[in-house]
Amino acid sequence: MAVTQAEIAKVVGVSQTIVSDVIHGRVRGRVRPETRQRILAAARQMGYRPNALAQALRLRQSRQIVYLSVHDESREFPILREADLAGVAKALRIDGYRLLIEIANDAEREVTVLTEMIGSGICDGGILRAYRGSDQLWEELSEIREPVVVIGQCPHPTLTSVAHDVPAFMTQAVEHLKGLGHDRIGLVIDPVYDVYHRLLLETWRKATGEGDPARWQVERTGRNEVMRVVKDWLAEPDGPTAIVSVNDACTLGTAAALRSAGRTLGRDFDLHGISGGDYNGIHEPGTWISALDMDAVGSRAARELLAMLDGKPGPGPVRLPAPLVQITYDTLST
Amino acid sequence: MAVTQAEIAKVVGVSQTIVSDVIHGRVRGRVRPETRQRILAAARQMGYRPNALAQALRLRQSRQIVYLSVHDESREFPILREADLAGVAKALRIDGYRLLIEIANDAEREVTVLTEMIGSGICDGGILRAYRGSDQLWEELSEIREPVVVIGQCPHPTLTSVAHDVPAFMTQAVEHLKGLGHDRIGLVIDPVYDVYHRLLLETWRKATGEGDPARWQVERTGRNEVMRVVKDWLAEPDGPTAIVSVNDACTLGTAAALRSAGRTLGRDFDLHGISGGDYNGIHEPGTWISALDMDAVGSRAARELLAMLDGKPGPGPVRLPAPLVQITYDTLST
DNA sequence: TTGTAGGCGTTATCAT
DNA sequence: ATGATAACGCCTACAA
Repeated sequence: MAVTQAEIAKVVGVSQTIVSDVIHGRVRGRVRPETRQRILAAARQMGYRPNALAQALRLRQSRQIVYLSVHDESREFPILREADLAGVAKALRIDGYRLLIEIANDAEREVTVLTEMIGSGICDGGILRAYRGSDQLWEELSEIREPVVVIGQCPHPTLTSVAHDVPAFMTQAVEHLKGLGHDRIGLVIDPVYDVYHRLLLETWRKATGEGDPARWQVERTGRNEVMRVVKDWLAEPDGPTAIVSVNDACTLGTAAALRSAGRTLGRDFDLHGISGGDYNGIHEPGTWISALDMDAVGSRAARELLAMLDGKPGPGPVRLPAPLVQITYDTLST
Repeated sequence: MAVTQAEIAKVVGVSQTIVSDVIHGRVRGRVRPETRQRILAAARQMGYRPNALAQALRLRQSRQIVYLSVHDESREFPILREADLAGVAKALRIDGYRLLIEIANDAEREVTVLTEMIGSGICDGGILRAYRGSDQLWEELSEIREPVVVIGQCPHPTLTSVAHDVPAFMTQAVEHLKGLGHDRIGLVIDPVYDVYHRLLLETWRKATGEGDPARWQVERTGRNEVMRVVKDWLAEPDGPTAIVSVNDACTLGTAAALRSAGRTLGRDFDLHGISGGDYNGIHEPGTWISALDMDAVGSRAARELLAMLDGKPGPGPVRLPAPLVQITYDTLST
């Protein structure tokens, strides 16, 4: 049975109000030092723990935040595998907020779930992990006027969202490859679970320029499918001399094709991957990487949400940079 | 302002008790059908949402479960990246429980955090993600007598824990390789974040037998480090003809070494990886895999915990099988 | 068939 | 310097 303020009050021989005051360091008049000591001693000794539910009920705030993701049955999304979740968790902890996880069946349900959870007092606000989204979703979301931050490429101007700056890092990648002397730059892109899909495609097209043949653009899933396609490209007389690849599986497939075609990174080919994961641990030395810091995305989203709960207006879309790094023999990570 | 039962009662002209009864379908006597309709209509129309906090306070159960993980600052653990979390989330949802995420600074704090959370009414029980653990931790945990399930290799007999059956799948892997004609079977193991480390090592030693030289055992982190070591092994006249590798980065490194040494999977070499992730998407066709179903681990842990909350005794250690599969050109996944 | 009252553990507003 | 008391929204005896 949990210890309550009332029980402490009875033991110490004082009113329950004072117990509440002392324990939470409230000042109204000065509590006699001796009383305060007796109360604190009793509380500690009896193992008092404030009841968070009672506090929440009384104060009308739960100090809980929900992280809302979607599990779309029709496709095999990797659910809850993003490092942004860890970033969110760490950022919330600093302010003493708790983190709830919720999974909606489809994107349409997300708004409903969010409002229901806030409406029933379970949480004070939400972070919505949008793998994809429609203008209608953004519109609905902005209309509920609840504290919410979107993680993902949300174009809505008044909705607060956090994501990486796709145009910036894709342009940087292509320009960098051009600077290395390449002018036939391919794109390998995974259509299935890539949040950034359309934006990546558009920016690659623009950055490589009108003159580049769009035949070096392919949508494939998984290492082996990618390998086959890239192998064919490399067999062409005027095939690409550099490739941008949007996730780790695609990057691995491209690397495999290069090896089997006898190409060498940094000599007659350059490979640029985009990775939010463990890129140092798995890729070929010499590979260039646009490093997505998902942890930073998560913690930024959490911090913006907390600010909104404090009454500050949301900043709208926030876009983070993705630095360009190169895999070397010496950079190791888990 | 949220709608309450009392407000509905006032509008309908009935007592708040009846509203509560009707809304939750309780039966005590029969409510006049007309009253019931008026109440339900009003509730719907006014947008009533039961206040979960008030319910929890009254019923003394929060219907929340905490998933407790550790973020050890001294090492770079990949935090919250396991698919078991998704399994937990999905299983809890079926029973209407909510999922809280909490990260402790170190393993010692975990027990404290758990008891504090349960003590303050925030959650009814916990799932503890043990990347590693000491006998002392298990002992403490079993003594608090709270509903808790461990995910990980917890040897404590009365504590309920869920994990894969390491001895079973490692033995299976080695026996399978032997069946393919190998008798010089190496082990590549990552010391840093591998939950199963010691057990994997022991079982590999036992399964390969006394006669096998223990020099073909190495602890390395990351693809490139692994590649160097395995390359050296392959250069030896009597090097291994098969390797078991405990995570994806190690498997990729081994595969790279094989290619650079001109070895071919299934002809003069066999590679057996252990993977809880996206193995189909990233590995070389021909690679054998012990497939860890982390989703199953998570949902099993959640189901056991829910059963314990129902008053059933915990089953103690639960160990799940990890089937042997082979990567082919045709198995694709995201 | 329905209503009243008490209490879950807090915090906040009075009063003394 | 400290105590009563009234909410917060809900559930459950018990009473009518």
